[in-house]
Amino acid sequence: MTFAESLPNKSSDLRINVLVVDDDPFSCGAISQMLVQYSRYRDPSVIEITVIAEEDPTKALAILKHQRNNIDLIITDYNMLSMNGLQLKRRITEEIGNLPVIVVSADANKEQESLSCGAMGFLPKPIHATDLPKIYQLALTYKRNGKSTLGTEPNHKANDTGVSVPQQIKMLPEQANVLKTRKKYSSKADSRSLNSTNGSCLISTDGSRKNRKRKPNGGSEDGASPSQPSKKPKVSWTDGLNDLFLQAIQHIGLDKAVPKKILAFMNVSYLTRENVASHLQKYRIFLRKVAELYFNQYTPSTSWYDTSLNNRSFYSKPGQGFGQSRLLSTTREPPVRFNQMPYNYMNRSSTYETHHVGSGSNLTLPIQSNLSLANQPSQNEERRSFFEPPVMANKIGQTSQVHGFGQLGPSAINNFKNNMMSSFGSFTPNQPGLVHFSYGMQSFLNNNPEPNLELPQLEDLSVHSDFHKTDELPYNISNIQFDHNKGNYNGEIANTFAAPATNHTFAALEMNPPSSNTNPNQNQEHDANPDISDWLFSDLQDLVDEDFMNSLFNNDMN
DNA sequence: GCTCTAATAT
DNA sequence: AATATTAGAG
Repeated sequence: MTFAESLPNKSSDLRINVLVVDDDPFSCGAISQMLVQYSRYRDPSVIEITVIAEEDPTKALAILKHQRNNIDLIITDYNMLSMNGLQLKRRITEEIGNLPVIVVSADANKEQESLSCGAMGFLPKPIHATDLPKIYQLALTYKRNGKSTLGTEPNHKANDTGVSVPQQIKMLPEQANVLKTRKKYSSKADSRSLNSTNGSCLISTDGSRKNRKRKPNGGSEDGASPSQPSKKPKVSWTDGLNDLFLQAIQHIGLDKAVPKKILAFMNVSYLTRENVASHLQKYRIFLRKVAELYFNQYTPSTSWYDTSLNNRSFYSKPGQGFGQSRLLSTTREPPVRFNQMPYNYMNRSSTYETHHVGSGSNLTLPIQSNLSLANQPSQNEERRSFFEPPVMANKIGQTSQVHGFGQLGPSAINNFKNNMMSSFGSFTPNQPGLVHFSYGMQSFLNNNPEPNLELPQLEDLSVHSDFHKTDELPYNISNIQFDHNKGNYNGEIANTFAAPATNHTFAALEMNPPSSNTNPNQNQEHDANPDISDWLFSDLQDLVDEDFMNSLFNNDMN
């Protein structure tokens, strides 16, 4: 059976109605067509998009007045004669209520204005196909959360994260993404054990969590409570919910993503922090499995540096997407600490006003909240690593993983040697001759006797040119604009990974044909559901380089 | 008292 | 297996 058939009850949730407003008939039709076609190449039982094309903004308002509850998203052009898109947006807000509006314009400079006026998103013309999943996704997200929560200003409350979130609304259980119970898995002899344990072996820290008691689970209050079942339904992490979760992580940054922030970003009324925490735990386990798989895949080597690498725990070996960060203590005074790249260049996406969404999409959103720290972490600040359990911490040569620059794979070894190993030159006395810092850091340091994470000149970063030669780097930084006068960024970094070959985002699963498995190394038989098995963890072995990072965000965690 | 997270229960 | 809950620690 196909995936769609396995989710028969979802179709009603996956129906959105979009109103397209553009007084240019051609453009109006084009956008509408794209949306319609997008829904067609999906399985129609999973996705259904209805598009209303309206060239007259005034008439669009009239439509909205009558169809308010049926419209999930409005896409409006900016430049229109009778009223521009933002005026339309304002009138919608005043006369109808808060509905999600995406502003489209050929003038990319309208982006800031649009977002600051409360548009939910901005898209430069022409719209690209890669934007469509995100459009759909946004509409669905807001539909799920309830249109009345869409308030831009008034309904917001601030919590202690400084995050502005819409007021939660009540959702019916049917609306909520929950399951009552799960009898599916009732049986099976419990195959206990098989995992865990290793953590406790690695470090003593006795007593910590070893012999502790806990209350029996679930009993909750008032015992049987026969009158009030009042069982909290389990959250079902559907693909849509999971994708939102992944978006949050992508937005916040892997290393800074904690349940509370994720929850704030997701803004799903029925989710609790605990729900997110639980899911996050699962996600981290997934990441480790992926990492382990890859590290195990690329370990053969006898050269000195690889030997050195192999002597490390695999958690601290360089890996695609999670580069090494190391506190260096040299003879310099004060000690020079740096990572391969200044933090200013890393994780920029979470600090910008606008936010590029997803892979390959031009859709930008107003940053939902100040989720990121105002300041980049100080260089000697230990950052959270998903791959490195806390027990591996080592104060002498502290390693931590930084999202973005490490590599794996054959070419990665060379890259590591050429770029990163030199960073350790003054650090690894066994190795003569490696005294300069990579990535132009030496130059940077020379110009900044007291490096305090000032933004270095871009041309001083040799990595800049390396980027163009390096296919493996997960980030596309080609559109970094640097204002040399101000010493500051002028544009925004594209927090983009290469567009994935297949779109794994959101609930609308592609109906992948059962790919004939030609890989002789994979001997496991295909499982009964090829549509899903295409995404399974085992297939990650086939991923290469840049796909790796995508896999972290786009593949499921099974 | 709140948050995060590993461990453990369901 | 997937999610919830709890304990420990900060």
